[in-house]
Amino acid sequence: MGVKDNNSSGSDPNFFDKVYEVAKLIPYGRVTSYGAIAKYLGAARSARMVGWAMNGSGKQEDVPAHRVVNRKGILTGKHHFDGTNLMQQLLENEGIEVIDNQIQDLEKLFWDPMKELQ
DNA sequence: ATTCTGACGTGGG
DNA sequence: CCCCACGCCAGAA
Repeated sequence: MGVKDNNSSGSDPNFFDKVYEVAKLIPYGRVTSYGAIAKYLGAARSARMVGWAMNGSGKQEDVPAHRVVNRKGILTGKHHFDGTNLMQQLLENEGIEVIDNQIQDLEKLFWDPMKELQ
């Protein structure tokens, strides 16, 4: 439909927007993983794209990117924050214990959008 | 166009 | 748990 289908050239803005929405829904003191968000969006194979989307989260102050970690619970993206340990401090400020860039009791703090948002 | 890297995930050993 | 390899998509050189 339409004179020109603008579906080529991926980078669907909707995908980024969705990532931000889900991230905003992450409760206080809880964390989730990129893959969980990606799967919830139907792009389980593009877990990396979720991280790339968070790259623009700097524009969205309502997006707690510090609550998003990899499946191991490691703060892989801490280097992208302003400070070196800003991400860790933000998490600790929420009552999350972080040791050596890794979240403790991850299974207890993990927040799965698939299960919580259903 | 090709190559490499990256805020990932899964599987095998 | 760790290490290694592959798949995945997007962007930079």
